[in-house]
Amino acid sequence: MISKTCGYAIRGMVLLSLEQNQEKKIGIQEIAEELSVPQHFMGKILQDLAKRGLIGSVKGPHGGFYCNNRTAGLQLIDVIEAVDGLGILKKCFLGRDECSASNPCPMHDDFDGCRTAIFKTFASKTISDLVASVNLGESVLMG
Amino acid sequence: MISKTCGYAIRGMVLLSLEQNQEKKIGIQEIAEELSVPQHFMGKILQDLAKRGLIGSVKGPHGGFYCNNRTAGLQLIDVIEAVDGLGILKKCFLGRDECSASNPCPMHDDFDGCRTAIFKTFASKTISDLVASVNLGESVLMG
DNA sequence: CGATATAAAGATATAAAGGTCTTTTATTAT
DNA sequence: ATAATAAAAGACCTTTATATCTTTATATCG
Repeated sequence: MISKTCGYAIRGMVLLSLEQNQEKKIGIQEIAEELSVPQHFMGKILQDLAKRGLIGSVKGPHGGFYCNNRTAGLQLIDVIEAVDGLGILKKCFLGRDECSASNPCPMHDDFDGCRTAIFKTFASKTISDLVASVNLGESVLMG
Repeated sequence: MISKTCGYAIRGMVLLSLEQNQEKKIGIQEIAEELSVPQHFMGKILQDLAKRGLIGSVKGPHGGFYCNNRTAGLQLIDVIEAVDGLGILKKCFLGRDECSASNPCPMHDDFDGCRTAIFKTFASKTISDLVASVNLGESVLMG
């Protein structure tokens, strides 16, 4: 559905938002331990998110990653677009190169229902929605 | 969403059903050309489907692949299960190892809506439904 | 039987995803 | 300045998906 990379990215951003109070920054080592994900791999992912401006980062002592003013308000679809691209919502279900309403595969129309459900779900949820769920104890990030 | 392999499998089965009249069998070369897919890769896929009994095959002169009595009635979810497994419907959206109603990730409940839409779509469509669509000229398999 | 056609099987190749390790660069504190 | 710290960058490694090529087994036909 979405790549492992993208799942890590979302979980990382939620963790940053959770622990965020004012100017607190979190190092990649702590993040990786909290989420039980591979440290260096996670590092690359967060570095990429920082380069794209979805989170912030500073080097050096007391540095780390942090939420910037965009982070909490991001829709999941924004994160997915940044990490995986929007292929899930565009590629032909049967893998044909060119599939469109004027040249459809036999699943084209029916699969649109799934696409819509997926898009709605990913567009209606923001990072801060996930943070709220974790804060209420309704769900967890690690494990 | 589904693997390329699985898309090839479905398109191959629909093609077999389309060209099927009585005892006609189709060779892998013809199938690969019709669908513009890699011949030897497609061969392995169809061999696997044959081994699992979703289609039939015979070796030797005038041999090839053909629909057996199960093929036309198969739901897409059956083919997906055989080729990719049911991971799409079961794996945690955020990639956690263990995710369940009693230990959910923050997307667990919301993503269920997508899962349901996907399952309904794949369970309500059979190979013969796709064949009918192509036969009516509503859609195409190759390209 | 022997030749031939075709799926089946196996070995190998290539690309992408996922993951690890090392070196460099920027920042902070002393 | 210098040392320490942590992200950034880059060079690998591993696994899985995708794809190709070769050989083997089996069925058909003359």
